[in-house]
Amino acid sequence: MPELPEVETIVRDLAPRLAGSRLSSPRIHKTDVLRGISRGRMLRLLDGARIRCVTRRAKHAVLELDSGHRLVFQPGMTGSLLIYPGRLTAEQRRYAVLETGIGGREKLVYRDVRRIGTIRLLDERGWASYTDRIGPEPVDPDFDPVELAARISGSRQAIKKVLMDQRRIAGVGNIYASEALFRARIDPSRPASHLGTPETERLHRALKEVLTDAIAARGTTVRDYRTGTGGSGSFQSLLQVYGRAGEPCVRCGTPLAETHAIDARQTVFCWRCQS
DNA sequence: ACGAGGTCCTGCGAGC
DNA sequence: TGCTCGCAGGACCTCG
Repeated sequence: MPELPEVETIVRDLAPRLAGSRLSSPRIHKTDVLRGISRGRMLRLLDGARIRCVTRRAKHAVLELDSGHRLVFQPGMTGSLLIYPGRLTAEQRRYAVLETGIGGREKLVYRDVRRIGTIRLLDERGWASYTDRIGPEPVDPDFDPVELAARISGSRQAIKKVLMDQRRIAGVGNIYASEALFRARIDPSRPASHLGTPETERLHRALKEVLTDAIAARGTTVRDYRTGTGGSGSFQSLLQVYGRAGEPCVRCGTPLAETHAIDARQTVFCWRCQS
C-alpha cells in the first residue's frame, strides 16, 4: 500500500524516464478516480503536454507539466504507475485506469485494482492550496523533533492516528506509523498530547529511520504495490510488527497484540515493550 | 473545534 | 465444490 517510501521509489524509478516526455493519446478507462475534473477536460489538458519533472509530495506522485499543471496520482491501496514498452497486453490493460503515450511506443499506465486511489489535475493555484493543506515531509532535513512536537502536541487523539493524519505529517500510513511506534517503544493508543520530550525525540528518530530504511529497501510489498519498474519492494521482510500479530516480539518474545480500536484500522504492537 | 463513524471499491480468504 | 460474507484501507464526508 503506497505510503511515502513506496511513492518515493515509484518517483525515483519514473523520473529519469518521464522527464521531457510528451504525452500523447491519453485514455481514461475509469472516471471514478478523478477528483475535481471531468474526463473530457483532463484529456484535453493532457494531450500533447510535456512532462517537466516527476516529484513526490506526501503519498502523491506528481507529474509537473510545462503548462504549469500538475497531474497528481494518489495510489491509495492498490494503485501503481508503470511504463510498458508497447501495446498493452490484456493483463496489462486489466485494471488500467489511465494510459497515455509518452514518446516512441512506450505507454505510461496508472493501474488500480480497488480504485481507492485518486487522480487530480491542478493548476498552479490549485496545487498551492492543495499542498498547503498537507503537513511537512518527515524525511526532510528540516523536520526536527521540535517540528514533530508542534505537529502532534495539539491533539488528544491516539498518537498512531495523529501520525497518519496528512494535515499534520505527510506520507505516513498504517504500516510506517505502526513500525515507528514500535521502534520508539510508544503505545499506539497514547494520546498524542501526553507524549513527553524524550518520547517525542524517540518517535522523531524512529520515524526518520523507518522511512529511510524503507526507501532503501524500495518499499513494502504486501500485495499490490509495485515499484516504478514493476518489481516488488523488500521492506516486508524487515517489518517488526505490521502483519505480525501473534508472532513473537523481536525485542522481548511476547506474542504481538492486535487491536482495531484505533481508527478502525488494524494496529499490531507489543503490549510489553510499548507502554 | 473536535471526534466518531460511514462511504467508496474490488479481490480474496474464511466459513458454511 | 460453490456460494456468501466480511475485511482490507486513505481520504473525505456527515453528524453530534
